[in-house]
Amino acid sequence: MRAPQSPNQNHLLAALPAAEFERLAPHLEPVEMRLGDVLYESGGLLQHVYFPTTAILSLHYVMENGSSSEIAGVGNEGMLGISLLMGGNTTPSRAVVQTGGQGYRLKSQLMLEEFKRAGAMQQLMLRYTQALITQMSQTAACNRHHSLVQQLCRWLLLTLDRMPTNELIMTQELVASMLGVRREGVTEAAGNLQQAGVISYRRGHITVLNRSGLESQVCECYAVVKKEFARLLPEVSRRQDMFRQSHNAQLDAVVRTSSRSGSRK
Amino acid sequence: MRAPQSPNQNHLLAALPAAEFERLAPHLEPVEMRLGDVLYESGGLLQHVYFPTTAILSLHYVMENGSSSEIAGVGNEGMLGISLLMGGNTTPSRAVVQTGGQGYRLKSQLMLEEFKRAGAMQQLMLRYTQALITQMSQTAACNRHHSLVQQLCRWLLLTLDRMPTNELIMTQELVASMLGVRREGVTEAAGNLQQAGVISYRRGHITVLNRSGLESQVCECYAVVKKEFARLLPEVSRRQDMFRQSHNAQLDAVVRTSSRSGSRK
DNA sequence: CGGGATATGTGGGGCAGCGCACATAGGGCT
DNA sequence: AGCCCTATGTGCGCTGCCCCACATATCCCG
Repeated sequence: MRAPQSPNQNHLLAALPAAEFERLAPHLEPVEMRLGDVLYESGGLLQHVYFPTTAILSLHYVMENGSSSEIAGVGNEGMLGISLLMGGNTTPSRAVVQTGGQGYRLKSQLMLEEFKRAGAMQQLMLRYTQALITQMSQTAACNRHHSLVQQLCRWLLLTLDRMPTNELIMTQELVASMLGVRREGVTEAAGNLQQAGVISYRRGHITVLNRSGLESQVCECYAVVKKEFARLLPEVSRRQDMFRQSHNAQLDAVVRTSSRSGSRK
Repeated sequence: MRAPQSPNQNHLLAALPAAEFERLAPHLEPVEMRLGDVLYESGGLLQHVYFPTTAILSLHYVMENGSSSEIAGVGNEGMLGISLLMGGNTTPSRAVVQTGGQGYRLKSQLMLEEFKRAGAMQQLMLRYTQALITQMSQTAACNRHHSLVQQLCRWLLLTLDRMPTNELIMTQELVASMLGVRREGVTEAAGNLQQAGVISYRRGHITVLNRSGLESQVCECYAVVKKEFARLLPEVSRRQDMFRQSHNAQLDAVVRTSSRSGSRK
């Protein structure tokens, strides 16, 4: 499972022109990130920026009363640490590892220097920032107007797009804290989806059986975020689609064989 | 009431070094913005960026089912059109005039050129972007976790900070569409605040009588947004504070005289 | 100075999600 | 193989906000 990784598994890095990429490559330091690791604490200094490859990160906002919500997610399509480039040396939000895996990191200083060259990297990062902003505003509106099930579907789809498998290692408790809802609410919503044959889960694992089932219940927010991302960062988006499709092909094969033995509980 | 305005009534412009400011000044075109005007339509091209002085603008997200929410507000402390600088030529959200008034606008092309000089303007704009992001994420979390009254207080305070008077020209219907809630909900929440002597209102006008009353009921989100803004843009924040204080002094005088005649309905 | 459009007040019924308090079951560990 | 920690299921009552329907008040305008 610990396949050798390469920086261009991060689609944002991969979208850089060769010159830029190679200038950076020697300084990209592979890191293993484990579920629950806190990469940035709210208000903390940003020592590195992170480019996930197989890991997925989550920007969280924790309120005074202890409840929290995910503000945005960062996977192989993005980078953690945008606020460094915006000129704050700290993030207002916390960044945690949502799905364990690998990635690369780069010293803040180097990233800043590269950004200030005002080349392709700057362009890319600004566009990525815009995409993040879209994701955040969509989340804000979605929190207000859409049901828990819809939001769960949105979250599952966004996560799935960043993963090589259809199985999330994730307790309902964790999902709840991402969405900023009660754990019991997730139990119920996930129960519905399982009944409908869309997902199946066991203690700490959630498997998506039927992607289109999610798509039929999700709110518009998923599509809006994806579409805006594709508009702003077409190269990155294309790479991610290819990544997903190649894996889906494999997974379909798996589903086809395993469904013979009746996967419906 | 139509006082002659000057570009440095916009605190973001005012925070520019003289050289930068003067390069831009000849191209700043004064504009009158009226309540309800739509400056950007979702997905539309950005022809200008806007620097409000007395007007207040609101970034809105409108969902498919017609319900909407405010994503962030822009007043004399900021600029409308950040997404231009981020490299999208369009905004995903709609921008409307929330409080009629004046401001300046600048052709997109000129703004982009200035931004690309990578001087003080770029610094300022990136920091402002970070402040906007904070505002948006806070809104997302606030939508999820805080009550309507708390959110109303937050919204009133943020708006008040951008205004020279304590009187908003604003129907409850409009406030509701900002907050993304029902009009009746606003009626009730505003009723509470009026009972408590914190605000008073009549048909289309809301007057804040007691700022600290709002502060005692508001959620943490207001303070977080203000504090982060002050950290990122101290000069701008200082100017805004001064602006508000000078007006508050005047307003206190008004309250003191008018309260003799018993302003409580 | 009187309509009439528009803003505000009020009430009832409903539902989604919360908080709490348990019961049950998985599965890693010794 | 058995134990125990932790994840999941379930059932309350409660609250905040929604949706709908209508009563009243305001003020703008002719």
